[in-house]
Amino acid sequence: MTTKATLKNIASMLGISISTVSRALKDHPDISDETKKKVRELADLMDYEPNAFAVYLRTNESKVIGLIVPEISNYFYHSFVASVEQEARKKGYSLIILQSANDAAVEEANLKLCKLNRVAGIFVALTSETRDMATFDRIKSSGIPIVFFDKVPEDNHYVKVCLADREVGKLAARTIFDKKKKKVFALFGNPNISITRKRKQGLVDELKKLSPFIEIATATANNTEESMQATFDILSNKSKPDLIFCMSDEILTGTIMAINKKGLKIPKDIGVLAVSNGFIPKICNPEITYIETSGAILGKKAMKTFMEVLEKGIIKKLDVIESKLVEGGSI
Amino acid sequence: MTTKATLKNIASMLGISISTVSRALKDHPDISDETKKKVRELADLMDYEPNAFAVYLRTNESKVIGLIVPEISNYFYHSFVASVEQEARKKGYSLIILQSANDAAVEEANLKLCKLNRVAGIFVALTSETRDMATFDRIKSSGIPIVFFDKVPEDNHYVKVCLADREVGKLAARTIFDKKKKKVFALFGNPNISITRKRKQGLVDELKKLSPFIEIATATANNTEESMQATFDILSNKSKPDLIFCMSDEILTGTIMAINKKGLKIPKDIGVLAVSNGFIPKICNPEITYIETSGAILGKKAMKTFMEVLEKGIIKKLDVIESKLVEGGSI
DNA sequence: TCTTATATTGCAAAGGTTTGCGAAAATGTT
DNA sequence: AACATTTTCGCAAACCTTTGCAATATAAGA
Repeated sequence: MTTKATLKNIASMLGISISTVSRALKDHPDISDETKKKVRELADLMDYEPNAFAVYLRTNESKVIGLIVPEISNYFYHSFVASVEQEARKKGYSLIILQSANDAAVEEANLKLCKLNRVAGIFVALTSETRDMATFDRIKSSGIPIVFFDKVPEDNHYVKVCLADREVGKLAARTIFDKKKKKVFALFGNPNISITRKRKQGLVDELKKLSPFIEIATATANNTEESMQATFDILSNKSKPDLIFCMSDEILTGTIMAINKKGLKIPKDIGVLAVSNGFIPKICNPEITYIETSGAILGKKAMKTFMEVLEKGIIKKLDVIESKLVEGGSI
Repeated sequence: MTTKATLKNIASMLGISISTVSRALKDHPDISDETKKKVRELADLMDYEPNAFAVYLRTNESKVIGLIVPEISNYFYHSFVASVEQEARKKGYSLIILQSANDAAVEEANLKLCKLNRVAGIFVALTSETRDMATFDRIKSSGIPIVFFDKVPEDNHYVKVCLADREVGKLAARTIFDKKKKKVFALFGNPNISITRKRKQGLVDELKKLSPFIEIATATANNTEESMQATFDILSNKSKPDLIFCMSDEILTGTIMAINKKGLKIPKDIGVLAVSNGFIPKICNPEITYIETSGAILGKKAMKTFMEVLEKGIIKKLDVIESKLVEGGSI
């Protein structure tokens, strides 16, 4: 095995000191051009790359961001992750992606892992089970900035970026009103998380405000399976709704499966309106009308917020992004 | 700010040496129970956690595995990642997930990042653009084990785990034969990657062997968009095929969009057979018949192989997993 | 030539942990 | 009581880099 490419080895091979090599490689003005050239040539030859751990240890700051998400298969989170990754790369950060599997214990383990790895910061979308924010608080007070996104805690002494969830609900309500639907079945995700509450509230309140004649029934489902079951059940009733509202891709997927299973046709037999990132709606026939929520935009905003927190140390902040209606043929 | 929880601080607070503290915390037999107790109590109180970078620096081995994948939104890769993550966690490893965006340059950057972070090993599914294996070779020879999965290089001096791709093609052929289809349009992904070649070869050869009367036309598409276009074009012909074979979820998605756009009905107007992980097929109506390829199983195998390489230093190995037909109503 | 300023380089400590080896203390043996 | 063992612990080096400060060399000014 050849000599390892370290500052020390380069220094001894060149007969100069370690510090000179270190500075030469960072183009420090103290070092002469001649020396720099020598050093750089040998470093290139030896394929030198600084030992990240030694750098971290010395400087006490890593260039890694932890990202904890219930699951990345989710199309929304995926686009969020992709976007954050891209932005992070630009700033010289890399991402360590962790999945909490919607399990508070795993989430906690992941947090520990982040702390252990001394990440520069953490992005978190909360589990629907998360009750105890103590670990988050401990980490935050240990100096690691945390940016919550999408599924955020209610407390507003946290840094949060999220969708305008109430507005999403309202937009759905207005769409339903415009399309003259009379009997709505609205299917939501886990009721414990704030986005569920907000979207529901936005939808229900706005609908009430728009017309007293629109019936609305709501239900919750924790996953695709439950969503499919709930939809199936409601479609088995004598009096079917004329529109099903799905608050997320996960829910939508189950609903579509159930509608297919029932052999019903969209939009003739039943209308569908979803909140989605667009992937699932676009592979359906007809395409599903949906309210677009862009993970990519949210990711960009999250990274920006993170950099602000890091640089200026902003303590509390809430960022919200808007969303718009994309018409398919499902209503 | 309180004193940092380091070995040094614990030692000085207890009036003992750093090495004693270190050993006490690892339950080293040299240390008396009494001392261990004292140390552990204070360590708990101070919320001590070893500085991972210092440990890495000293031991020169990290507990992080790099995982490079064209994109995680892909359902197959996602289930692979989820599976690897689970297995890795059991062994005390954590994952750093990187996306190459199917771009060889990004892939290379990600490799560098892995090397920089001195990962314990790397799992890679190749980009369809990857030609030059030099960087992989350099990393490998620098002592970091690499396990290729799914999209693997042809050379067999690499460690690889993959699906039985030729068998997948054969199974598709037998299915087509059994279902008495006569005119097949087979749509494949990027022709540069080995799985494309193998699946295609398996399908075409076996079909030829089974019957000389089955017509088959093939085409390639690099993404969902291209797949949709290709399908759309073929369906615009006077003489349509009676079955479309899609080699992956990505391809399938485009095909379904095109069929929907054309207003055709599955299976009446056109049959569909896919190779998939099951997610997309199951949300279609009727469900698509597919040959199942399990990312989860592959992930498990990959992790196992990785551990073997790590522990026993196996140099070359090829692992293959079987797949089976899942009947929907699309043929 | 001597002083002063400037350009280069080196010294050494620090960051937190692990670990081989030697030292001290406690215990056991005759 | 003298010696041999065993138990328990500390010293110090090593992992690799960064950086404040001191040191040397070179050039400029008087």
